[in-house]
Amino acid sequence: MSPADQPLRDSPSAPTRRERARQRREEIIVIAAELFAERGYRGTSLAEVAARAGITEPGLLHHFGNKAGLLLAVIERRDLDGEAFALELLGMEPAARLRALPEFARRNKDRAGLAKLFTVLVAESLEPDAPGHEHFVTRYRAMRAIVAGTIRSAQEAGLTRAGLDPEAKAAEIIATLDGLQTQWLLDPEAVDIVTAVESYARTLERDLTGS
Amino acid sequence: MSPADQPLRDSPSAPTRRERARQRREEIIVIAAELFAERGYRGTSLAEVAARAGITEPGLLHHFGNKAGLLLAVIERRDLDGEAFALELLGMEPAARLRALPEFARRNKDRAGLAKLFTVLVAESLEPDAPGHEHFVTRYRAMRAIVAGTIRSAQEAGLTRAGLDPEAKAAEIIATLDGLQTQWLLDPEAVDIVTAVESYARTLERDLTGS
DNA sequence: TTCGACTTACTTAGTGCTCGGTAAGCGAAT
DNA sequence: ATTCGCTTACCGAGCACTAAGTAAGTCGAA
Repeated sequence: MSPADQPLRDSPSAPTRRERARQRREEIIVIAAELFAERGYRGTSLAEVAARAGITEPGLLHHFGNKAGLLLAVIERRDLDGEAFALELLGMEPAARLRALPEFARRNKDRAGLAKLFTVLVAESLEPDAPGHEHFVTRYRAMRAIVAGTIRSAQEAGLTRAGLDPEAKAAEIIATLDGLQTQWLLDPEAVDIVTAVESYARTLERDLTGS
Repeated sequence: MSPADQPLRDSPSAPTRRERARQRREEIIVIAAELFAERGYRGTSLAEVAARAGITEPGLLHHFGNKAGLLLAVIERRDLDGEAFALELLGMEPAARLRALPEFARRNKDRAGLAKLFTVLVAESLEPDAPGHEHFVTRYRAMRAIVAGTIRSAQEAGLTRAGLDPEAKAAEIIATLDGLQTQWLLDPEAVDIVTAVESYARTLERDLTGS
């Protein structure tokens, strides 16, 4: 209605149609992620996503092709976050990475939805023919490789005892963090994720350095 | 057709109608558990369960009331298995319990379906109003209490270092075992659950005794 | 011991609703 | 003139669940 709403090319206040559509897509992904976290992929209908996003169902499908396409878009976006964190970690010295764990937990706590999304989607992707299966397999392998690499370099630097298998320990570390997160999501009153991860970080430090 | 098919009261070869129905119910629960493990609770339809069980959909509902009732029956039955294991563990001396972990993993490996069922259902029960939520909250609290109790008694017996918090360590142990199981279910080729749990049992022993 | 009332374990048929997805078209932007 | 970002209208299939009935089994009273 106001003049500012009129399209003015090359002005930051008047984004192109493409740009507006991209933003819309982004909004839809955020909304879908919330719903997938709450009710799972299978438990969420396109109609629900469409209603919350203020769009029609076919409007949704215009952007994502089909329901699995929407899931993959959600996963991809969540991955960007994860990647940013991984890069941040890799930018630190190996010794500092351990100390960053509780900070990671603290950050995750503020975004419980994202954590829940991850937990729910992994469980729904256990079967080999599930839409996200391959993605999560790849992702976990990459995570283990990164953590194992960190351990290996810490061993070479003499910061970590030589007697442990980096791959096995990597799986164990990721398992513990995932498992604590699940217990916290299920019963936040009984399990405080930050305290639990802090406690585990101490366990881990003793373990890695050999008491 | 044969005389043995005729109802003969008080004969083992001719179970009462009640008994036959109970067996039928049991069969249905096993079938439903398989499907829930593969496709999740939400991803499984009553029609699928009914078809595999060779019964009609309303026939199913006659036994379980509604879909959530079927889920609860499945969970309850799975619990009986878990309880048997817990009792077995509690029958051992605290020091022996640690050594039993890999055996537990080995046994679980043969029953991957049961493990998958558990992982999938927990994820689907994270939301407070999910049909199985309360059950799993209670169950995890009980598990933590049992493990914490074991640690505490081991501390009192001088087998375990005094400096650790039994509740926190219990959550951590359960988290690690759960997390390893999830990684194995997702990618059995990359993660061997038995080796991983054996390795963790050694980690844990060092941790508990204080190296 | 037999008979009739009741219960149990289902079935057939069908409910209203929701599901993911498609076809066709429209108006505005490019 | 064409493409883009949508909408309206619609589809068949599948969903959990219900109503009503049936045949067989169970059981108490005559």
